[in-house]
Amino acid sequence: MSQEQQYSIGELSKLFDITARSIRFYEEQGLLVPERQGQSRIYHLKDKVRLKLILRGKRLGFSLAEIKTLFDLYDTNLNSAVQLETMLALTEQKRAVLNQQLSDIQMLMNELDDVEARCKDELIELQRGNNL
Amino acid sequence: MSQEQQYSIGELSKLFDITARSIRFYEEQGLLVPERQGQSRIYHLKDKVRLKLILRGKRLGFSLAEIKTLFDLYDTNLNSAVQLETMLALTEQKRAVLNQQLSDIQMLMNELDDVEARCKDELIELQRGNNL
DNA sequence: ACTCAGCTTTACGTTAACGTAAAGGTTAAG
DNA sequence: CTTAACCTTTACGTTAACGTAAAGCTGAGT
Repeated sequence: MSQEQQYSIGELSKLFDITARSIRFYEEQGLLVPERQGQSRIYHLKDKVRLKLILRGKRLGFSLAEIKTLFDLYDTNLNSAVQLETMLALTEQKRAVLNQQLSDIQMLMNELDDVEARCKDELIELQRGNNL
Repeated sequence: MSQEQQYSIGELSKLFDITARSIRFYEEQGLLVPERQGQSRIYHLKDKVRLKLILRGKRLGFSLAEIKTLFDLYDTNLNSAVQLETMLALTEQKRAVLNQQLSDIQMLMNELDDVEARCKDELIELQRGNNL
């Protein structure tokens, strides 16, 4: 019943539109630990999810090292108060970065609005000129 | 009256908490064109604004090359329809990236919420355990 | 038996964005 | 006059995140 979905490295690379080299590199860096069948790597759902998280992190400018520490913390059995506090501190820190990015994005969006408005105005101007 | 605020490279680097090397590098890449007084660089308000934009772009994962093309387009007298269309296409493209980031941030924020909640729960559990 | 597609490891190459000396000019303070 | 705190250019070094061969294994199809 629980047909566990499997993927080869080629399938995964097509799915996420990245190279197999990248996937292997992420593994080298300890971000992925796929199963092996013979010499070939086999990726399960959890690996796919991890990969998605990696790419999302990258799009937000996190380094692979940062992503790894997050994964490591997440994987750790958070049994000591110290670990828990560490985790909370880290999430707070990331949250700050994300909030900064939100603000940055707002600013840039506004500027894009301005630029676009000006462009459209000038296009109309040009249009007018052509019609005289 | 219009006391134009001026900055040395050292002042700017302290202001933005970056090294002078970085600022010179941005100039090498054509992102800044400060005035000179003798051999020293002098930065005016417009340079400061540009630098702020550069750093904002960087925080959002833009490469210096990308930032430069945006600057170049912005500086260009957008007089031909072609240039205007190009600009509009570029802003649309950047807007797409920013929207993707917004979505990414939302997702990550939610996960951070989850992680935090779990951490706090477990901390309470630990607390309980200690009191038995 | 052969080929071909897809997988493997090993290893050197590449690009962006600076870091880090080295060697020297300039100006204000003592 | 010299020391100190700046600034300058030139140039080689570094790190992250892959790219790109090279050389070989492996299973399916003909």
